[in-house]
Amino acid sequence: MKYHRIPDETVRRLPVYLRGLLFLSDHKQNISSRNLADFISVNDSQIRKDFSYFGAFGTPGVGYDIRKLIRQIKKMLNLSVSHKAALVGAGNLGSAILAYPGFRMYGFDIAAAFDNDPKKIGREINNVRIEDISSLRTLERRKISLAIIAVPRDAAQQTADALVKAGVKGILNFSPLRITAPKKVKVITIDIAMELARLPYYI
Amino acid sequence: MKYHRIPDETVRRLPVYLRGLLFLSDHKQNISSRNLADFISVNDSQIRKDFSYFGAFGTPGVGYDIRKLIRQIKKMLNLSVSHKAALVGAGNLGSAILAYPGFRMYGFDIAAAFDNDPKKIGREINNVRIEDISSLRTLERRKISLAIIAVPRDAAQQTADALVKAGVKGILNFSPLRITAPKKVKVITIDIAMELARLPYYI
DNA sequence: CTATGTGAATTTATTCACAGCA
DNA sequence: TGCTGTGAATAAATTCACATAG
Repeated sequence: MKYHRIPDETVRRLPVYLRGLLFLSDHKQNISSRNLADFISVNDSQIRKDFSYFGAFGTPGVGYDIRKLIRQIKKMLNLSVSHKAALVGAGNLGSAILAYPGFRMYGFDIAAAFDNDPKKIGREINNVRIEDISSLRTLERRKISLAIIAVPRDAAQQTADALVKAGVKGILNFSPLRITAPKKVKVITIDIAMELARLPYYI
Repeated sequence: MKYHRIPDETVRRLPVYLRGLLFLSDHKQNISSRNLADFISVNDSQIRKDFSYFGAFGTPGVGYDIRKLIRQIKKMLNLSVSHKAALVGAGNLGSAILAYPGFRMYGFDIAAAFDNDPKKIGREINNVRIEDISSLRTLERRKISLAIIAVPRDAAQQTADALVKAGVKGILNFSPLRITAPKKVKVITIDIAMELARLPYYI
C-alpha cells in the first residue's frame, strides 16, 4: 500500500467501525465489508477504502478477521494503550459521565474528577473521589492528558485554560460554548442542544 | 437566488452559526462574514455560501443584520416555532438533560419525561413530572414529536420502537447503540465515548 | 472603499467497477 | 466463486476571486 494521509472523515468513522466490530466479535470470527456495511449502515466500498488507508488485512473470498481488525483500528486511533481521563465538573452531567459504562470498551479510564463545590469534594461517585479543582495541576504528574469538561457554561473557558496549563492534550467539551485552546491541544465539543436543533429540519 | 438543495454540511453548521449569532446579538447590530468567521472559526466564504443557499440578506459594505439572520436561520431549521420534546430515561444522564439550560435558546421545551422505575415515577425534576413509560402513547395527543433517549443501552431499541409507535418524528439518541427506525423518523445519535475515542488520534 | 453573492477552480470524499487472490 | 484492494469516475464540499452593490 502506498502512503496516504488518513482523511478526517475516515478518522470519524473508525470509532463507529470499532464499536460495531467489538459487538460482532462476540458472535463471529470474520466479516465481509458487505456485511459490516449492512450492520452499521454505510457503503461497503467505503469500508474497504477506509481500511486500505492503514493497510490491507482482508482475505479475498473470506473477509476480515474481526479481532485483527479491532487491533488495527485501535492502533490507528492510538487506543492500544489505555488512556486516563479527568472529569471536571461533578454535577448532573458529570455524574452521568462517571456512571457511563461505555468508556471502558475504548480503553478509557476516568481516573480523576474535580469540582469546586466543597459539598462535593471528598465524595465518591462510581469509585472516583471528587477532588478540589485547585489541584488540577497534579494531572501532569499523574500522566493524565485527556479531560472532559462538564462545568457550567461560564466556567468552561477558564477550566479549559487551567487544563491546558496542567498539560492536557485533548479536551472533550460539553459546555455550549466555543472554547479556545492552543492548536496543539485538540478540542472536541458536544453541544447537546445544538444536536437537537438539527432535528426539526428533517421532520 | 436560484434553487439549491441545502447541503447536509450546511445544515450541520446552521446551529453553530445560530449559537454564535445569538451570543453576538447582545453586543452588536451587524456583522460581516469575516468577523463572524473569526468568531466561530470557519472560513468566511463558507459562511457567505451557506447563507446564499437560503437567500441573500447581507448589505455590501456593512454585513449582515444579526437579528434578521437569526430569524432566517431559525426559519430554515424549522425552529421558528417552539418544539416540545420528551425525555425517556430519568437516570443520571436524563436528569442532566432536564437541568440543561441550553435547550431554551433554540426554542425547545422538554415537556414530558418518562421512566420505568416506580421510585422515580411521580417525582419532579426541574418542574417536569416523571411519568410511567407505559404512557408514551399519549405523546401524539400531546403534540410531542421529538424525543430524547437516555435509557440504558439494552432498552434503547425497544424505547425507540415505542416512540415511533407514539408518532415521534425525530429522536436524539444517547445510547451507545445503533438504533433502527423507519426512514421517515430522523435519528441522531450521540455516543459520548465514541467522541472521546477520536481524541487520542490527534494527540 | 468595504463586504456581499456567486460562478469557477480546487480540494476532498464517495462510489463504481474490476483485476486478481484464496 | 466470493470478496478484497484500488485506480478511475463521480459527486460533494470548500475555497478562490471578482463583478457588483451600498
